[in-house]
Amino acid sequence: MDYSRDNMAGLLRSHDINPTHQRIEIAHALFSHQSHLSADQVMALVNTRHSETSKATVYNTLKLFLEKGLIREVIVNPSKVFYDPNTSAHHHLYEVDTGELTDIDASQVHISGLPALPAGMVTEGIDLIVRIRRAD
Amino acid sequence: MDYSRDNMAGLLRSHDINPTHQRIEIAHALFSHQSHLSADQVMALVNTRHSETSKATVYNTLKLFLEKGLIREVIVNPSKVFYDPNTSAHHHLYEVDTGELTDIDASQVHISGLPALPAGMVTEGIDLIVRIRRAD
DNA sequence: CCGGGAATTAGACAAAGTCCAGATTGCTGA
DNA sequence: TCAGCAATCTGGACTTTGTCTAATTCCCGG
Repeated sequence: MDYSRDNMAGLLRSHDINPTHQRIEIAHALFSHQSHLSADQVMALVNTRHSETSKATVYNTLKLFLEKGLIREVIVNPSKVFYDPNTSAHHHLYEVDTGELTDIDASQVHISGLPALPAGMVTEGIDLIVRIRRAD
Repeated sequence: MDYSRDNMAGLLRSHDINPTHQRIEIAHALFSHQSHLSADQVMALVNTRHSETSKATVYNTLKLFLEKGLIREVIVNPSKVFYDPNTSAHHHLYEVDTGELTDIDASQVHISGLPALPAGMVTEGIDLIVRIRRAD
């Protein structure tokens, strides 16, 4: 995959997002890294050379990407949300001690026996998190 | 089940927790309610009559209960942790719009095909969260 | 070049949770 | 009963993540 800044513009447009300079930088940080980043990590990456993007813009942009389905949110740790550029169906392995988060491909995993949803409700997503730690 | 304050003392002792007045009140709030409460909801319940228990104690006690396996933590919303007095295997249904959290009995649900854990790691728990919302 | 809507910004603010040093509690042994 | 002592509790300052707002800047069509 090519996650160059040039290609980010097209990716943003294809998700109905106006590609501005800051948005391209943020998308580039997320996609070229291909890992789970928190808002402050994104901010640090985007502002490594010189301060270019404000905190408000980082938060606004992540929220926008989320709404437009460009990225996913992973909630495993109450104190920090992670953003995941991988939007294909997958689950997560969470190392409790280190905070490390790894993807689990969903194609191998089967979940059966879930009860029917209450009337008028639709599923927005199923999050499966396997919490692991080093054996004592 | 009897979740009277008198019985809470025994429950605490059986989990190796010194039953103090504040701890009994907090346990009573959680267990008699039998629902998913956040720290500030617990604090409000415990201090309805008159202010009896400080914020620090509520947080310390919830953390203690968690370590001792008396309650579980449910992380669905980045801004607030819920505490669950039901520690038997079960999953959660989360209504995104209202924040309502419902239990799913785990005995009906089967999860298969999870990959082997990295060497030297053990599973601490598996959290399955089904996020739902009202159909548009 | 100009007007205007979209985007960005700094910084004040809010809320959840942590931390600490001092006060209280409630045993224990004499 | 009481002093001593460890465990517990407390208020309040503090930290961190994230939100809000009002003012500015950017960019595009005309």
